[in-house]
Amino acid sequence: MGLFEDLKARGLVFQTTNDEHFEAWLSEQPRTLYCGFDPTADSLHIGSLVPLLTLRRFQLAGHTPIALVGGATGLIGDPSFKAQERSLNTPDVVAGWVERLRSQMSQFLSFDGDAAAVMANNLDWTAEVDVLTFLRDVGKHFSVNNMIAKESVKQRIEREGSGISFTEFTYMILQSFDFAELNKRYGCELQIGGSDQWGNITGGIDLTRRMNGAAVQGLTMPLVTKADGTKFGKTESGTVWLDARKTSPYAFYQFWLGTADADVYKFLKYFTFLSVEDIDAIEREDAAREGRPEAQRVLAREVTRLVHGDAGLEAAERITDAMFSGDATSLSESDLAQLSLDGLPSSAVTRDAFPETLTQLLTDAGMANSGKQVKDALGRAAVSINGRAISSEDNGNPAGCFTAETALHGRYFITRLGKKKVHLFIVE
RNA sequence: GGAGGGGUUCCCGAGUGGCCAAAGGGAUCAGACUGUAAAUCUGACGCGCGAGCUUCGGUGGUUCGAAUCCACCCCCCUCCA
Repeated sequence: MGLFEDLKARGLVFQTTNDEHFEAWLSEQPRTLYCGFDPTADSLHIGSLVPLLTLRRFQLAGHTPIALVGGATGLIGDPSFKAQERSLNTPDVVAGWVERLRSQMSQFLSFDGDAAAVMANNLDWTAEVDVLTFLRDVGKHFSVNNMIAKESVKQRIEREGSGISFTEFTYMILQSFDFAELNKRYGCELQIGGSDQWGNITGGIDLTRRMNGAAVQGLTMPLVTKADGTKFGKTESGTVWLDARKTSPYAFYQFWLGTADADVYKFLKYFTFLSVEDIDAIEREDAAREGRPEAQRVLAREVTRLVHGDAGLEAAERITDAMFSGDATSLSESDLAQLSLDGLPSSAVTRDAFPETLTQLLTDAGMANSGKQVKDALGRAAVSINGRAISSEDNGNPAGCFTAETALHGRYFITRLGKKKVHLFIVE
């Protein structure tokens, strides 16, 4: 199966330029393509995974990917489909984020061989351009009439109660300039991105034609949506990051494991390199079987391995197996120590330094956002320590809940709040 | 610079002197049912175990009492210049 055919089968093609001829154009010869990622935080999150993995798919098919980090565009802020103007981050902060993204992005691409990937930073070619040159050489190619008409800024232009600064409005020009520049420097002929990037991509195509006389192409991928309409990539504790320091491999694994049936096969196609046939086979088997599908586990395994490697996956699975199958209280001492190392949320507490209440203790440990939530859980018998149910009456007596007699191996306490939240207290 | 509209709890959005920690919806968390799914139902949802404490852009003021009234300031939007 050809690359484009595969992308389509995965549902990864939202729109392309040059509709009928795009596929032929792509298969004609190896192309150089790019996708940009702006540093808006110190890590990428799973939303960036689709374009990142798509770059990889192109590379596997023999095309040369350029991973662009937006050291310049990150200083401006992309207004595309954003309801509000965003506040600017300081240059040194953005520069720090650029470095973090760089290393994250590089793990998904190969920098050897015929189609060796390239890392680029658009600050390299925008930093020294002076305003007048930029306005004369680049700005002149843009029609404000056209820019205003773009769907991506429509709500900022038309919607009552919002507006757009000139700074953000200029973003499209900067990104367009990137495409023209990458075309010049690396012969880049294709830009890919999320469907929200269509306006910016077509802007770049037009600019490249005008500045370089080159015909370049664009392809967008659909935004990841969930069947229930809620936002993809968020959990109670916030964004799901690719950085293991921000989202542990265990939490990451759990996120994918919790995927709804209605989404899981789609996500397998988006986020894994399993073939479409294999994914369809999994779907058929799941449908034929009673009860719980396998797809979520496959998805969690595959994506966790992609992002956190075999070691990360193993750690995540060790915790998952220990906590969600069998009797966690029968774990050995070394198992428990390992789980803590693996990233099971845990904290050390000194016996004489217990807070006054359990609500306080569990909130401090990050098991809940407020004491109210703990209180609610206590009232519903949803809290347990080493398998023993804890009730509201125990709230004022944390020490009584963490006694030497009830400890595992003298100091371990597996504390659960609800079905999914587990925290290991190590009491000395 | 002028005229008008607006800034409410995570989000949307009611509320125009006490009955307001503030309607309703969404998101989120917990319970039941399940499969660590969805849908549904139930509860919670500013903080605090509690007494209570702190909120409605900011600062002052009027009042027994303010998210609601007044003054000034900050920010946003629309139109005009």
